[in-house]
Amino acid sequence: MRLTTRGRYAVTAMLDLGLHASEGPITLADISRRQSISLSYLEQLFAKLRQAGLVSSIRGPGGGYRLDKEAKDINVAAIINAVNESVDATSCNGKGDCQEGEICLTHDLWDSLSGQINEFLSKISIDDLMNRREVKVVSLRQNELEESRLEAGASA
Amino acid sequence: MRLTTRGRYAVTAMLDLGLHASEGPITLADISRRQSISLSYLEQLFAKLRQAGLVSSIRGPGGGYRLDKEAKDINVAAIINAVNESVDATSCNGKGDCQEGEICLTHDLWDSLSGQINEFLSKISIDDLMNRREVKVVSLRQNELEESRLEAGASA
DNA sequence: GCAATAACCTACTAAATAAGTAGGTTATTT
DNA sequence: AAATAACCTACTTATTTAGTAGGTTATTGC
Repeated sequence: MRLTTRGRYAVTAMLDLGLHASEGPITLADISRRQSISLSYLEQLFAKLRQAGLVSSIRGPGGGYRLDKEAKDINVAAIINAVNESVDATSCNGKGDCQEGEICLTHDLWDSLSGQINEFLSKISIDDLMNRREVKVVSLRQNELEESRLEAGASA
Repeated sequence: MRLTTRGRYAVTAMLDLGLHASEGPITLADISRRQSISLSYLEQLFAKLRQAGLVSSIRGPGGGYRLDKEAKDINVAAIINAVNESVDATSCNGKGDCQEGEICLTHDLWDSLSGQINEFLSKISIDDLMNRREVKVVSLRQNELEESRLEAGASA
């Protein structure tokens, strides 16, 4: 079962894109700073997000990334699937050959759990997250911290 | 997020115990054969299951393990917790210090996902699993295979 | 045209953790 | 006493994730 930092980073970065959509294309350097994610790692994740059609990119100065669909049409499950392969709790990737080519005793349990998780995550869109109170609070904190850091950097 | 072979093995082994409860104490060697899990690995898992009070053991010839509670009072979440630590999708183990000591943008999302998974798994007992049709079918297959193997071994 | 920017790409390294192995000791039964 | 099976500890291997390094290519503004 894969549900790890990779998927979490991807969702966080996509949410950051959504929250700053009004500022035009967002660079990965911005996201890296605000979300404390390594730039190089973000690049790898965004290669997959772009392949999946979730973001579009603009190269050169003033360039960056933006969501390629409306925030309400991008759900968390799709993001995780894009960077992870799948949210699957079975050991056989749903194939049913978990015990020496045959189905194992608990296959159906893990299969239904996978379905459960996917259903839960696919009902949550980036837009939903953007409108959550706790997300707004954290985002505000991040923006203020970033501004103060930029000022400190400019004066130095 | 930990939901891997370890937890799957543990649930499978516990279910095997439940299915063969009428035969008296079940040895790990039996479970190892029927479920294709390494004996030594099972021993490690059962040390934790015993600590968690989910199974009791009897040493010596004729000994083995049995469920320490009624099958309907043992749920899947408890088994996974016993061997894994926890089913937690946050990066901070629910502490909320995910980004440089502060809460990260998506903490609440992962926290609610963890709750969702735990709720789902805690509602499923070993007894529930024992009564599922697909489990019965697989168990029957495993028993028949084991018998034929034992006969082959005895005649050799 | 040139410099700066930022996406894009590939390969490698390090760290973590899971999975499995090995080699024992101790308790209990026959 | 021998066999059985739990119990225990340490080690090894494999896998995967996370992170790093070092580039190339496209676009913009001067």
